[in-house]
Amino acid sequence: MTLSATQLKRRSLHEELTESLREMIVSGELLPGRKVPEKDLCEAFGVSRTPLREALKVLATDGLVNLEPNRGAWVSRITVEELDELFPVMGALEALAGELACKNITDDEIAQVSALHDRMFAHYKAGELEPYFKLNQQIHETILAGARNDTLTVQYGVLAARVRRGRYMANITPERWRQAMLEHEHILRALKARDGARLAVILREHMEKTSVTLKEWLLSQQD
Amino acid sequence: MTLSATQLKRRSLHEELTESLREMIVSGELLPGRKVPEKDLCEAFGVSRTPLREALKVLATDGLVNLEPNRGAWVSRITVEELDELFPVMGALEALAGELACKNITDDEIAQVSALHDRMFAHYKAGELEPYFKLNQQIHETILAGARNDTLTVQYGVLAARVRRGRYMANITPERWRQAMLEHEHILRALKARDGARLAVILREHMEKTSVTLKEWLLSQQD
DNA sequence: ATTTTGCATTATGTATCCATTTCGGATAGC
DNA sequence: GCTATCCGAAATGGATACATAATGCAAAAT
Repeated sequence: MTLSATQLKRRSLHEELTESLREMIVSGELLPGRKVPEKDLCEAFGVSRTPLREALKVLATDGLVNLEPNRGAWVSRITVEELDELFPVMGALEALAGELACKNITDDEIAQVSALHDRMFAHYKAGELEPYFKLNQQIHETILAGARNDTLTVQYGVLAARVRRGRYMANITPERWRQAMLEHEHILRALKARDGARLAVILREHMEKTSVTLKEWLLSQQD
Repeated sequence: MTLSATQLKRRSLHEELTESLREMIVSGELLPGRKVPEKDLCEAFGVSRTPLREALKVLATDGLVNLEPNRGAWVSRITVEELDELFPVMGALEALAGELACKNITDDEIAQVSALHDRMFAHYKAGELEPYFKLNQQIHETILAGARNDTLTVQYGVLAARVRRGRYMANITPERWRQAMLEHEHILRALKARDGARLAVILREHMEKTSVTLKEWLLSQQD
């Protein structure tokens, strides 16, 4: 007799905690520089310190929190120097993703990207920043997925999480926004043509320009 | 009064354990597929389970061990599929490293690479594989360091550790060895000329060819 | 003989406990 | 008034204890 059972994946507490905390940091619920005492988090989640500390160790290796011996954990601060390091790496990874995606993505997925692009354009036209950013992210994620390389997706995701800490993306000048939208037109065109080399170059330049915008804003905030 | 004290970095136990275990896995002391029961490791290191488990969680996020809920930890196995994912990413990262290094590396460091290269060539001539590989690795590390991007260095290191599990590098055909040596001549030449774009291309192709060799050997081992 | 079931053993997941270190305020000294 | 020092409280690092799930083997059933 053959049984078909839904594979119930029992996840351990530290995994759930890692995910929850990561989400809290990326979403900005826990701001960079903030101390995260174990006791408070234990009470908030209703767990003991052991699994929580395991989660903190993992987040520290991902660069989302800093651990100082005997002093505890902080949500790691973002600096201009760090962005200067992160963006070139993310640019290289996304360029690779574009290249691989042009080889491996399905026509259906390209159509999905195209649809996301159109919706994003509509929000650009309407000046709706929040949904624009959400669709922007989905486009990049779909291209990543189209590359069919989980290692690449994971590595990129780790770096992207560090950049996204505290909702830094939620700013843009009208002129930069217009330019970014134009770059996305080129991205879509290269993807549809499955021109990997070209898509790689465009994505890398796009990343570089995003970096400049973000750093300017970060500097303006520090005063 | 000004005191000059050697910054004694008190490292927590889990950090030391993480490093030791990582070294044991990369060096091949713990072979892929092997189960690593907590109890055995605790006795081997003379520590309790708490810091050990923290170390295992970190190694799991680095992809060196697999954790199965309620079943424990294994040194993760290397597969052809995984190599197919890892090498393109490492290639992209090393290409970036070459590009950045041509901008940021000092003349002195280039001279160091050149010296390492000459010594490596001597070992190639003498047919001494082990020291050849060691110097090879040092050359790549020096270029990485010359890129002046710690994030890049760390990310690359994590992936490199996964590839190096179990001393897979310790094999090569005479023809491939000759070819690899030739590629290193080109690497050195591009670096000395500080031709970043060219060095990037060479390093990426070099990585791709290394990948092919490694996969062939891995396949031959699986029978 | 092969498969299944039950139980004892073992290992892992989580909670709790103790030792050390850090933090903060009060007091003493200048 | 300001700084330095000394406690006491609180937090962290690590060890231990307990609960639960997995494993292995032997006995029972087919």
